[in-house]
Amino acid sequence: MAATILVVEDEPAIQELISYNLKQAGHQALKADNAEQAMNLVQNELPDLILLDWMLPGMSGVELARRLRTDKRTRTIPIIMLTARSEEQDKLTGLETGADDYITKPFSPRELNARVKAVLRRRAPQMTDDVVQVGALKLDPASHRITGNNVPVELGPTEFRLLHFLMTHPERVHSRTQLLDQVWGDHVFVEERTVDVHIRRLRKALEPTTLDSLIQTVRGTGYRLSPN
Amino acid sequence: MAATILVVEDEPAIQELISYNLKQAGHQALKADNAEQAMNLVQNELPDLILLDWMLPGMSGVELARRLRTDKRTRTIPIIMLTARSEEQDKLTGLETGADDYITKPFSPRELNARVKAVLRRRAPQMTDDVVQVGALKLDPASHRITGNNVPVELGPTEFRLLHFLMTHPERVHSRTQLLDQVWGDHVFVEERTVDVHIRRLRKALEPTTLDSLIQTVRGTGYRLSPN
DNA sequence: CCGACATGTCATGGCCTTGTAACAATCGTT
DNA sequence: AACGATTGTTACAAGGCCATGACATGTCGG
Repeated sequence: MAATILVVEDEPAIQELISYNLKQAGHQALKADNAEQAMNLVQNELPDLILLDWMLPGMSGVELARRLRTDKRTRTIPIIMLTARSEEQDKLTGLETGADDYITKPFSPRELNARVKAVLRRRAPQMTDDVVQVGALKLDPASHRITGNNVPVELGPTEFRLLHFLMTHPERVHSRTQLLDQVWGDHVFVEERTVDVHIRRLRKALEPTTLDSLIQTVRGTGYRLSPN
Repeated sequence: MAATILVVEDEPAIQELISYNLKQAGHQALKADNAEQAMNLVQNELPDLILLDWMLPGMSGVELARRLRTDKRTRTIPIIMLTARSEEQDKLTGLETGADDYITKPFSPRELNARVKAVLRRRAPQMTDDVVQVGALKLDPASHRITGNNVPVELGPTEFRLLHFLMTHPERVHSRTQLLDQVWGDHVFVEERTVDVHIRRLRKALEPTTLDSLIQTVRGTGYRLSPN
């Protein structure tokens, strides 16, 4: 993992507890104790995940979540709601605002970490630091190392992200637009053909391992990574 | 999934929220915030599905739906109604105008995607990325792979779409005109006999699997795909 | 301030796909 | 059996899509 996580919680003790646990798990923790402060932090830091208390002084967590969902820049950020209540009705409302998951207080550090990891995996598998393996290709996000048939592979940043995305979504054709959205970011304006070039660079870097054949062109559609 | 979906909704926030979710699900989203704009877009783009707000400034969603149903070109387009009310009476009226489904606000992204997929599955199965199987022939839209009797089959883009359409509408004769509309697109001008040639190419590509016999000619009418 | 690296864009050339025409084969009807 | 209508099959030219190398610009560390 290497996710930046924003914790929005007005109770200092719980705030500390959560932040400490996140850091222990290898994340970077940002703190806010009200919605306004959270909004500013979100705009500046663009965290990878937000842990959001249901009850906040001033603007509630639900309202904050709703606002985050209306802004293009923040719309994609996964949200996990924290709540003391356990009523089914609240869970429904929380999910309706677009929350990705829900934790009821009190919760254990174990549960917190599990849910954080699960949400990151679901929303952005390429964000986690799980080692990915496809065929004889192995990619370790934590150490930022790639080996093919046990031979080390050197990649530039973009090719690394591209390969990471492809490896976390194998056996699936991705259009150039999808790749630009997922690997470059959906706010960037780049020519579609640029994808071709980076695919080319990626293949070239993989050639010494003979694993460049894993990256397949699907004419008229896009690219696919497959162990065959 | 690769459906073009028109979202008719006057509230910008909800508009954005819905569009974003559709894009995440792999669709292309068109936007309109009133009925007139929607009518124009529908005529030009012929979307595969329309999400229609019940309450609109000017012409209401119900009225728009009624008009779309009177025009031959737009009559077959599936419509999902969005409404804040939850009264049974409204649901009835909505369905009477020909809406295919109904979503009551507030709704979760999950519910939205589920209903969209359900309607597409019913009305335009070739738009979904569900794996299709007919006899010993299997087609997977996500990975863009085809196997017949477990033997991989290579197809060009047009033959792929043609086979996908036939497999999602088996046991049914399709005229050349219908195939041109569904596979090529209804604005394209192509000779009808071109269909024959592509059917031929499709059969040839299937020959190694002996599954070319699934594609049957119905003299004077068109072609049919059948497991017999 | 310089150099190495990274990145996006363009131009070129080749292969693949596609629509059409032409001709052969087949079917249904008389 | 013969004829016209319909469909099968092949060849081909045009166009589109993709791979590739070169190049200009940007970025970061020394």
